[in-house]
Amino acid sequence: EPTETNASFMARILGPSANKAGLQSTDKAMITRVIYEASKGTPFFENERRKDQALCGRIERLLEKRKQLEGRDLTHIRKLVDMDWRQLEAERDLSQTIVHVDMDAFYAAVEELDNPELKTKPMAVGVGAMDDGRKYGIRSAMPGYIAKKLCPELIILPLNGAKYKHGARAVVACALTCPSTPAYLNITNYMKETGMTAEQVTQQIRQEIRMLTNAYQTSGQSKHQICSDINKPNGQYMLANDRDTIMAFVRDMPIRRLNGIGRVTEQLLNALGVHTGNDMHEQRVILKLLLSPKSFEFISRAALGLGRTDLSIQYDRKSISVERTFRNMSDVQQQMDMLDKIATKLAANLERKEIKGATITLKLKRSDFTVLSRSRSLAQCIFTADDLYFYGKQLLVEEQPIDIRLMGLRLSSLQDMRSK
DNA sequence: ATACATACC
DNA sequence: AACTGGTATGTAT
Repeated sequence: EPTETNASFMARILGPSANKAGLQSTDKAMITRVIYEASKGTPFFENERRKDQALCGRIERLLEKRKQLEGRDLTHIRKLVDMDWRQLEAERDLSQTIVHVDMDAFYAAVEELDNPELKTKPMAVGVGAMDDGRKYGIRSAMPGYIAKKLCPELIILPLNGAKYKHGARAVVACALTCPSTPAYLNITNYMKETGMTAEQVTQQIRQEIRMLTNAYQTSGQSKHQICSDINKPNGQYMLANDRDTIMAFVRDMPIRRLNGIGRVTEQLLNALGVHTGNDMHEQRVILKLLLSPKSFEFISRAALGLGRTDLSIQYDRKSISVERTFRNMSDVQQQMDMLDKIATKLAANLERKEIKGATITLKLKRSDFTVLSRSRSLAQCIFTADDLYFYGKQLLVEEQPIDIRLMGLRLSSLQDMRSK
């Protein structure tokens, strides 16, 4: 039986399955036990415990800092924040209509196109799981061997990147360059040109996607990119371009739903009594004092329901990398061979993308799951497998002896292959 | 600027 | 017996 008393640690190990709505409590208990028994005592498990302890320490220090502020007059801070927020409010842009397209279990849907028989069977692709599997307690990113314990008849298919890329191209040439990432489409001009409503445009997108791939998909409309996950699956949700509607929407929104708030930040904010958008509002003064400027700006924008409305800004790639996980490896020669493989793969990717870079980073994960990285900035850009191997080797030699389960090579400070 | 770690999707 | 590849941010030097 699970004997852990630390709630945040259990949440970390179990994921959201344990609290999944629609599951019987006996099922939940069973799922909890299976996952716990399968994880207990593994190096991964112990590393998660370390990470959780670090988080608990951070939370303690945060609460201590808050205690120091008790009884202080913070009126001036409040005025500062309110001024700040009035400024943000003034920049609110309600003129754009944006559709958020998210294809749930996209890989699985593509596989079902190839093999319709799979539709009636529990099936997962790679280590991820599709919706149907979730009633067994299987969740995204759960390792296959645990998923199999929860559902022995589960069919796990290997990932086929090229296939999904092709599927995504077929879906919407307009925006889905990466099949696993949701797409944001600014349809403001399209609506003007066609005279269609946002609902009609979205309906059209959904129909085209269904025709081309039969993929399961979810779509919401939002100026503010926080409507996803509502009405899943096959749902469509319209958030009106109206301040009151948006503020009401944000008010009760659990912070974890915000793109950018993950497990750790959720725990940190929860410890400060912040669970919803409204809590952000109420705790704004203390958050201003406890969080970094960047974090507070993020919170501010979220609390006011402000999202990106200019989707035309395009980003340049900042880095490119290759990493591989393997069985624990301590032999130096074996490690050098692995480095060679990875350098060759990275060089091939660099050639394809026609880029080179001046900063090389070696990433290692020890057999106890702790991660380290070592980097070096060079006077000149490199791109050949030989050079990547040469500088990677220098970094790797420095760490000997070391027992590792993952190695990665990353190149940053990138430049176009043609330049200089 | 650079190095390293962490969080997130 | 717990992935990969990318971005952003915080902190120290």
